Amino acid sequence: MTSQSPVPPQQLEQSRGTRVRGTRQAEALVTVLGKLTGFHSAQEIHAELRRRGERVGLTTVYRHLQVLSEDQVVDAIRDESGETLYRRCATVSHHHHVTCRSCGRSVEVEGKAVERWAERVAAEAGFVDVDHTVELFGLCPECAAQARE
Amino acid sequence: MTSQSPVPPQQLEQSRGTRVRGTRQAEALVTVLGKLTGFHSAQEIHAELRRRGERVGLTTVYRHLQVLSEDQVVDAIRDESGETLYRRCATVSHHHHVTCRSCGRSVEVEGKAVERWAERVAAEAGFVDVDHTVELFGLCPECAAQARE
DNA sequence: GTAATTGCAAAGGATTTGCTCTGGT
DNA sequence: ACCAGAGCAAATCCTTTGCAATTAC
Repeated sequence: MTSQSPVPPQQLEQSRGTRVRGTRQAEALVTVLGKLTGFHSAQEIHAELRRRGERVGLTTVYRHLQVLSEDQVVDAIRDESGETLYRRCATVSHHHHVTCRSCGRSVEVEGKAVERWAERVAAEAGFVDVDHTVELFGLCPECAAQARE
Repeated sequence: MTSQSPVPPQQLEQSRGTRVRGTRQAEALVTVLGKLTGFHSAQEIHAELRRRGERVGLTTVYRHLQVLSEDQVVDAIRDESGETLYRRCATVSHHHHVTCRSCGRSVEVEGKAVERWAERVAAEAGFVDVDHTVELFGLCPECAAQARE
């Protein structure tokens, strides 16, 4: 496949001090991330790469995802079984997701209210340098309809 | 120390259909949980039991914590490294915590605002049967002070 | 006596690390 | 030639399971 990634590469690579040297593997990973929707585990992403004929090691996938998530290029959340799931970050600002318990589809949601809440209650408890984890899980419209049948 | 647990045992055991046969190990675990504050990993709890001279297997600790958390007798959260931390549930209603990144101490915080927020944004996305995970991590007053020295 | 509970040892599963090989510049 | 990046294999770490020995009732 010779087409360009639908997402301009620079948009994903231009963090400061680009840590990744443009290698075939890095590019393949970024491309796949750009095409996938929703959250996927490192192993799934690795499988997807191989499916596409890209020869990339699992270790490499892990290492890149780690860096990308530190650089805020991808979001990382943990599912209920403790696996880490990654997804290309659509927006730059901080946000959260509702993930479908049944099909895994996920949607970003506005989170200004939580940010403020987190700041406030943490401050009330005297805590500083606060960070938060917020994940919503539910049934998406489709799956809810199916379940109703 | 031979004193009674400061927390009346019935308060912890009276769920419906007590699933646990009164064994020495189960009682020791419940007692320790009653004395500990904040969240602790199964391994820490196990270590604490041994420190007190109680001979309880790690497997048993894991098995009990699993059941207790299903029965909502303890809260279970996952820290940033993926380990599961447990704590005796202080209140019955839904609530959240700020946990100190450094010393592990944790404080319950009021969460009505998030509950409402979660409901709202999930509904906007068309999701139903929504559940949420919210954890705050920061530095508690003491640890913050130490860090400042 | 009998079924539930223990706990050791081993298995599992995700992620990380050691270290050598490879490819880009 | 040099160095970052790749990747295999082995190591970690938490947690769960298999199964025989033990214990509560």
